[in-house]
Amino acid sequence: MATGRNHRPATSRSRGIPEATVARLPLYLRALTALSERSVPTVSSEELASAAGVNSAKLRKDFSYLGSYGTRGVGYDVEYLVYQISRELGLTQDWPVVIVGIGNLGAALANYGGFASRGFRVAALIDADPQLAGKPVAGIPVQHTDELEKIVAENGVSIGVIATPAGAAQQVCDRLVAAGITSILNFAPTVLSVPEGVDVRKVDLSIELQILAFHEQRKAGEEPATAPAEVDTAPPAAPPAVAVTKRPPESGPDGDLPAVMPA
Amino acid sequence: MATGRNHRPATSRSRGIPEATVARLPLYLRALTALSERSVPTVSSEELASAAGVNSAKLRKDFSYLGSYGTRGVGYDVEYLVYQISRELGLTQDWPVVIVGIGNLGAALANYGGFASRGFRVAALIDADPQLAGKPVAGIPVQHTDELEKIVAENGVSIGVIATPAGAAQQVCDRLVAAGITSILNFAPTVLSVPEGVDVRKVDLSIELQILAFHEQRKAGEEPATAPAEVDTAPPAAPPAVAVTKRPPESGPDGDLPAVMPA
DNA sequence: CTATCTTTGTGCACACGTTCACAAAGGCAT
DNA sequence: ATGCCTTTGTGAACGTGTGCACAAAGATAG
Repeated sequence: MATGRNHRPATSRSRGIPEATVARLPLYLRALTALSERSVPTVSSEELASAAGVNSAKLRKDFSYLGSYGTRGVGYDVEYLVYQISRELGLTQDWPVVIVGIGNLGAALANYGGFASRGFRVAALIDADPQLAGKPVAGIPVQHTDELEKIVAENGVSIGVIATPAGAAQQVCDRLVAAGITSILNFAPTVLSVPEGVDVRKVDLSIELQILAFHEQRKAGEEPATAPAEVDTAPPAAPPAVAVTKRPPESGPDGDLPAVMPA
Repeated sequence: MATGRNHRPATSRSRGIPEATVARLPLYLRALTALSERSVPTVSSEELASAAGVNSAKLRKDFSYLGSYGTRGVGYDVEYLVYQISRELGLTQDWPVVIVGIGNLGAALANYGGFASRGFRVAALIDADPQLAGKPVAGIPVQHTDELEKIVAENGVSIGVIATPAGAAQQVCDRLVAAGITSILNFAPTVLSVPEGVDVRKVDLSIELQILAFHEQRKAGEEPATAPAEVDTAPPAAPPAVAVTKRPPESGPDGDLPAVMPA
């Protein structure tokens, strides 16, 4: 989902683990961790697949990209597989992360318990509001944007989380990249453009809802009953007629803010 | 990303708009809305594609599934296209939404400005904590879980957002489905299983970070320099040896909580 | 040691998604 | 009117992802 340059072949060429597989590894890892906590020694592909909500053939194929870690007739050793997947995902390393934009969402993210659990550590919270500077959120004092470059450099941060309003996101992104960050998780409803070599993944509430609405509408359309109240909007005249409907200029496309903040 | 039954062909059969295209429509819509607000009358596929961060050929093919709304030699009429995409996504209707689990994240979502902007309306906030009942969050009083079925029925809600801890998610999901909800946006780090006909999409911070970490690790591995401090973990003995490392039982796999809440 | 049974690992076929590249369509100037 | 120039819409080739179905591998019992 890197949005900047989309010229990278979807598969990672280094050891050729398909992108779709990489995206499922965290899912397997979560299911395996749960089994591990219940001291279950081994699982079959069938059981694990069902716990992860995928097809067992897919799971076996996914694991085959990592190597042959199963035992035929028995299944997979839970602990061993947890270790192998963790290693493949790079979770045996320590990943310091900075969160930029400490509004409603940023604060919620900072408080997220599952962060520390797996290699990730909130190294710093950054916000442009001087009023916030010094105030602790989730036990970590918020620092001012001026310090961004210093913080990234001193802590060797390579992953940044953007939870700012859409208007500020690209600017923050540019500074993060300039400071040396090469992976970004973007919660702001904007397309970020980044130089080659920087990965961007986005999380967008509004997009997810719209996709659900599409399918919901289809369902309602198929069964004659239970159609939500149709709000009648006059369609703008056919394409040739250049519409002239003006609106108040300046103000971000969507809510402008990420899934957060008192509008 | 519906996790329950994964037997539905990825494309929507009704009028055959590919799933991948549906997922991009909101992106186009956002870019078009921005243009509309600047009173730009028309755009070429090239311009719009660049604004949406995609390839122009892909964009044209995407639009071709909706019909022929462009004018050769000129481009697309912005207002007209906004209307067509909105209609296709079902955004000309009113979609009441309930949010279940008003912790840090739930509150952040409730405060999200972009909600109302596009057909979506927060119909109710629901939480299991009796202490919260009645207290307003984002101007809407929180209601107790007991009221769930009534709220869904009376407001004709068909979309539910789950922002509870992982442990409660499946249970909440079941109740939502039983109450008549057919689309769910899940923020809890769990696989939800739902009956056929119910769509589930998930948003998972921890998974996104792990995917970033994977790529980050690869980058670091390619260039000899700048490798993060390797935390040395002894790999559990080879698969045959059944590991016996026990851990404190009972306690969700990941942070157990969705990307939220003071752990 | 052999037979049987379970479960992995994967070859193969098919479906989906992306991109190229170009003909057809329309606007615009002369 | 005619011809040029721009930009769409799409056929076709390619790459990625999914799922079936089965042979090979190993465990286990007799």
